[in-house]
Amino acid sequence: MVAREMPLSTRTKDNFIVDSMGPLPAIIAEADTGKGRIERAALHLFSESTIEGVSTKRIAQAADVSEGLLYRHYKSKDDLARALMLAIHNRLTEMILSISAMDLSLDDKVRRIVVDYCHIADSDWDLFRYHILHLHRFPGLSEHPEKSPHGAAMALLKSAMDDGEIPSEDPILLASMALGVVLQPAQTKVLGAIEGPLLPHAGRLTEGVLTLLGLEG
Amino acid sequence: MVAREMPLSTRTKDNFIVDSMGPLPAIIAEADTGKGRIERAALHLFSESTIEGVSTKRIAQAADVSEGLLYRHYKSKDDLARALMLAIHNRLTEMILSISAMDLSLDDKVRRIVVDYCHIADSDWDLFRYHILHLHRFPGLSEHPEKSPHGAAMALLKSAMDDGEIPSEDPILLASMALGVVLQPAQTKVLGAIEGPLLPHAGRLTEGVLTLLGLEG
DNA sequence: AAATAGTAAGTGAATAATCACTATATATGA
DNA sequence: TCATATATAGTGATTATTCACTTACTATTT
Repeated sequence: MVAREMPLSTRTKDNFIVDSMGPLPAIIAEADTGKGRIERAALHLFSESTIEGVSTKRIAQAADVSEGLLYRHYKSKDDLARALMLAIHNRLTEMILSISAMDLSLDDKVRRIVVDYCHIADSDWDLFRYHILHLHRFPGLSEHPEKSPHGAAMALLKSAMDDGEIPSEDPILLASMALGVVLQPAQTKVLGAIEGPLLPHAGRLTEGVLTLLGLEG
Repeated sequence: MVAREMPLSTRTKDNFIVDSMGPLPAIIAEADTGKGRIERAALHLFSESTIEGVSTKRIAQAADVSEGLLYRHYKSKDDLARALMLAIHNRLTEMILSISAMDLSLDDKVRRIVVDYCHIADSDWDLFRYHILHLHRFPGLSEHPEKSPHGAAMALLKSAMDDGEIPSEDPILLASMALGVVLQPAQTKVLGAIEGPLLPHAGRLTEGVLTLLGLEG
């Protein structure tokens, strides 16, 4: 049940990944094409360093392809970095949006969102780490706040406030705090103080979020 | 009362900064020396981009000094980046440690720590943003976990568990969640979804942390 | 089936620009 | 006059990107 570094193989013939929220387009190409190898190598190197700190030469060497091939598939290094960020950014956003749309109580939605967050992180740690460490490099993605994990979480809490499920207050701040309960442990794992997958901690994290929202004793 | 971009002027003649936890060494030199201008410029550029993404030439131009001067005061660009990181890292750590050592109840300690966190962030946003965005670039700092904000927060909660003030559980995870309640709103401010200083939100953030710790409601 | 044409994937060398860093000179104040 | 602060003007190495070219597959036409 513990999902380790999973290849992008939970994948239908139409190149979709299946999560608990249903199939989502997988932007990252199949592992054994040149494109996929470049994306995997770039993701790994970017996530353990910096976009500017990784040269196209190193990416090509790690992917065992020529440097020029990168430019067959992407118009620039930054374009590659942006595509990778969009992949995980949209995936997390749509996960929250689709669970928000389900016919569930708020605390059941929170439970599923936290578990899926942990599951996505564990099943592709490089991709997830890349998101939490380098999202700020792409200010463009924050120009559409509704299409971000934070925006989706905020919308969920706002509608819960409108329905009287939780007290009304600043939904941006509340969503930030709630997300922080989950994301800071992920950060702590990045820094090495938490080891192993996040999923075993999903129960405690859920409890923390629910407590924060006033949905638990 | 709202502390905006404060110059490093809350400073004694011995180059100390005074916070609510007492004087702390200010690693950043006085603003109008070449060294101080370099540090300020580097901090600003690093915090809005990346260490590798900012050239020594740009730093020198922004600081309006020559490029070579950087190497009179620091042996490398990375050395400069590391010194800046150490400044804020140690400052936050010692803030938590010194409040932890006070003769206060746990919830009063939490209150002061949250307020000081916000105050430090507001009074030197570039420095604080640099810390939350780029700490992971310096894995060496996580090799002494006890001398980190996270380690200090963990120690505080652990001793509260030993004293029976809060229930016993994994202190690393609990400290991460509690820190997340404060740091994720700061991240949200980095991304532009929260505007203005953090201090006005300190009350709600404190409430969130206390709720999470089971000290309220 | 054979020939042709078109395209996508892939190479590795060349480019000009930029990089971090250094060697040396000049100025200034104690 | 000594030490410190600063500037000038470089160094070779590395950078992202482009280039002409090859290989391999896939249609289309004969």
